[in-house]
Amino acid sequence: MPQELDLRVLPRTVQEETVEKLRLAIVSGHFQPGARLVESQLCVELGISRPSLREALRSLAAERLINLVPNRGPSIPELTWEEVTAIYEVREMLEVDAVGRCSQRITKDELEKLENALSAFETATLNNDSVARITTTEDFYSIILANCGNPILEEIHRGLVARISLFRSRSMSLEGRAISSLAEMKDIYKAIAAHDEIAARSASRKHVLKAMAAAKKAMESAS
Amino acid sequence: MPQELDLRVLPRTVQEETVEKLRLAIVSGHFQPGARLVESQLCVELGISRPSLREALRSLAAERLINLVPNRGPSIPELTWEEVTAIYEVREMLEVDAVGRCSQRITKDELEKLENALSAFETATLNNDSVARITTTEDFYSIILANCGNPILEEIHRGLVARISLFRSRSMSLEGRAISSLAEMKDIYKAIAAHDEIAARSASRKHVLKAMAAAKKAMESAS
DNA sequence: TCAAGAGGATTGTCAGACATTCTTGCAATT
DNA sequence: AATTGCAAGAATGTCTGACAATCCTCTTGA
Repeated sequence: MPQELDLRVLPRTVQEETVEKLRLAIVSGHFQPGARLVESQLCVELGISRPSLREALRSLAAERLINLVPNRGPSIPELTWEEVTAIYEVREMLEVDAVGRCSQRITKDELEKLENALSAFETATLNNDSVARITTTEDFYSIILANCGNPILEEIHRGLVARISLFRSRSMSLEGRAISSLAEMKDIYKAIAAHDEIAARSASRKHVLKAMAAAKKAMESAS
Repeated sequence: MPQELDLRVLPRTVQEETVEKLRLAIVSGHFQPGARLVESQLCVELGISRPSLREALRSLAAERLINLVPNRGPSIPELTWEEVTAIYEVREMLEVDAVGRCSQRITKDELEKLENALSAFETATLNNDSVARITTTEDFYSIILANCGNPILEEIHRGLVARISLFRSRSMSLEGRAISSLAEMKDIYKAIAAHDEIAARSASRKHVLKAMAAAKKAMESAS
């Protein structure tokens, strides 16, 4: 059987676009934590009607990217350190497992992509390009998660990471964090390339724990 | 400071009620997998307007309890065995960890509740009460997850279990599955009561794996 | 100074409408 | 006979407009 090619041209609906735009705005920090989102205002800015906006808001609320309190409207969550810790703990569990699985099943092609993503992150780090640092990190992890062989794991991981994206970008701006992150990611890559599951899991765990520590530091210095 | 008492009477909005009603209908199997949900029809049945219904559907779609294909409307997902496997694998990871954590931090009070839930499940099993078997199992796990110390883990686990609820109830109806499930849950309870994390994790893993095997059996016999 | 109340702003919910898209059955063509 | 093309009907995507319920804020009065 030849490679199945999905030619379906999926229609882009207004809410889909809206959800994506808002999600991007949220995870990129365009809205401050605790900020109230006023429906009528957003409608104007996005150029859509209130029903469409409200549908989009429901989606985002289900993803926990916004809080939706009845009669008070949507707002950006203000995560406590306890919640952030809880998210990092689950992220650790999922990510370590994903890296381990990935090390056993990744193909040469995908491994090459992973190497490219790593190089791109290195470049971004050396150039001190804070935007590229985030996007390339995302790429690196996307490739790993896409090759872990479990789409559910991938989906949940993506959702969790989105919820703490602000802390991630803040902590990545910490002095020396990007450099040390790069070293950790190189370790992960090497272990995956060597198909060494034990080493891969170990490197991954170390990375997440350090990322959590950095996030804590960033959170404390911010408050 | 006295025990904080939250007297807030949280307003029940129409969508909240709708989401709950629909979610219950879905996980209880009131709609067949693959069934199309027609908006106008549901509006009449639920006695609500189309905008409200559509907002509720967005929430459910974000939870992956329904599929929402543009221009084709909402439908109940037809899970393949691959997807079910993927869900069970992640569930295993989360649940094993939750049981382990729970064994180290559960209080006497909560342990007693857990014992009661187990007894209730035993009664339901002996009485061959298929509805009670499901609800009491849910109770048993709710208590464990509520005491694992990580609300995110709890939340994600709940979401996953909801998605495979049909397979769970079907497999629970398999000859002998309830009895053997009861034995496994007793092992879990004993390990938790003894605060033996290793044993608790081991018993939990065994239980999930057996549940998955039973689900596979149920799925094959159904198709 | 503090409590009560009034007013405005915002959300929750509905009704109705229309364009677009999907489905389906029938006719026409090869 | 099988396939293509078309047309009618159904369902969804989206908007406008409206009104009641609720929340927030500021003023007023004690």
